[in-house]
Amino acid sequence: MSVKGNSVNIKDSPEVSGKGSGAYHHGDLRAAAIAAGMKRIEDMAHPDLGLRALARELGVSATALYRHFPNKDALLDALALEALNRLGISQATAAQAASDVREGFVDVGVTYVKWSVENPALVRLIYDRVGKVDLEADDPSEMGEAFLQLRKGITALMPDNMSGEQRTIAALHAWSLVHGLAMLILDGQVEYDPDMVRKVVQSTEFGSKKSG
Amino acid sequence: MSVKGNSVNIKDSPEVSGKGSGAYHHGDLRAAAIAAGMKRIEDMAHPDLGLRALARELGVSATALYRHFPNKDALLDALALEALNRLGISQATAAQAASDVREGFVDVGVTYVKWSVENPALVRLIYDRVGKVDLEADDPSEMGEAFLQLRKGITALMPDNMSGEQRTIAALHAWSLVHGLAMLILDGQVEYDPDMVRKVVQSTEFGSKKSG
DNA sequence: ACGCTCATGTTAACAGCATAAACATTCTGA
DNA sequence: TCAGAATGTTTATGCTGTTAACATGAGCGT
Repeated sequence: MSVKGNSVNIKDSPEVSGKGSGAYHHGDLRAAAIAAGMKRIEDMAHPDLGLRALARELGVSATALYRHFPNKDALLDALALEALNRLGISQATAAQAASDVREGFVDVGVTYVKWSVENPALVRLIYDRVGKVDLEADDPSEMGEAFLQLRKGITALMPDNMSGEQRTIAALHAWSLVHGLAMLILDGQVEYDPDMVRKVVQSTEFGSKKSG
Repeated sequence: MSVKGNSVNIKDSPEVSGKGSGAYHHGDLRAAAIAAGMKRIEDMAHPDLGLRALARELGVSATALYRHFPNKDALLDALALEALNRLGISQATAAQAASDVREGFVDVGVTYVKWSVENPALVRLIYDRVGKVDLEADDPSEMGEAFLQLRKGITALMPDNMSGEQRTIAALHAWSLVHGLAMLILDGQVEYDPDMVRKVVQSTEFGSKKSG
């Protein structure tokens, strides 16, 4: 029921559901802050959001955001969740479009790298923030849940002629590979070349034809 | 008059580049700053160095460091270089200790992950800083040079029964794999299990027995 | 329609940060 | 010995996140 769960969300505010345009003072500052924050971070290399600058852009005083987020970290968490959802959508789309399992894995991997390259600061934000979340908690946060979903998606892509430990290793291998490749590109160590990315992802045992 | 001569520590710092390392007021503030900075960053998860805090620890005024580094970034660069050298030593040691080529690759990969886990903030610092360096420059910085060395070491580990593009792909695969695995562990997504790390590294084609 | 209350936004203030300018001290070379 | 370079300090500026006190206005009960 909260705003946090959905992709760029302007509903669920006290007034939008009931009436037309009238609202409190601003309208829906929380959603506006997330939208503006995303836009701001999207074209950065490293996520670096200033509360004052963001508030200025929203036409609101510097401290107004504290009515909607307890502190800066909480705002960044909300942004990371939004980013994570977008990444998840991108991954799911790639998975659905693929014809067979092997191709599916390669496509999803390539998509992961591509999305990371196109949204460098969002990827960094995600992993920055998710590091401070307990994924094994009984009551996982929304972000923790979204992330576990992503992990499950990766494991599901592993061929089923493997089993047990083999499967675990393969999934970890796949995730590490694409994540590392993405990070190296983001950090400027490797030039982004889509063909090369595909070849590298295909060079896994489970990504090559001989294992299908 | 509290200049205690050269009793001011700073042993083996491989840095101390530049000057005549005499003892002015402090002794050798540059080397001391690097040593203290390293110690400070070493037991952090994310590198987050404050000039004022560092200066306080060194018993020196907040702005004294500006006599030795033009700004904070320059100090961080010096620390990243130091970290990079340590990583290089760790890698070279692992490479030398291995018996054959295939084992060498696995050992070096495992060592990369191990070192990263043991020095999380230093790894982050390295990749943060190296991203802002032009590796293709005609006059590469010390850091750029150290990093290129690391890259060369990785490629050299690839089996020679490959050639051309195959070799490039394999090297990129290997580097991405260990880097990604290290990052996922650092970000708390994957639990650090040395055995599992070794198995994952071995699960590359060039790390498994059938390719040797 | 009145007034109470709470959600929301504003202003002022504090501590911390990186950094710059002006000043003081101390080392070094001619 | 003495000038100037090297080093460190003081003071000040403008940024940051954050808190506390105050102001406004929407919605609800009467």
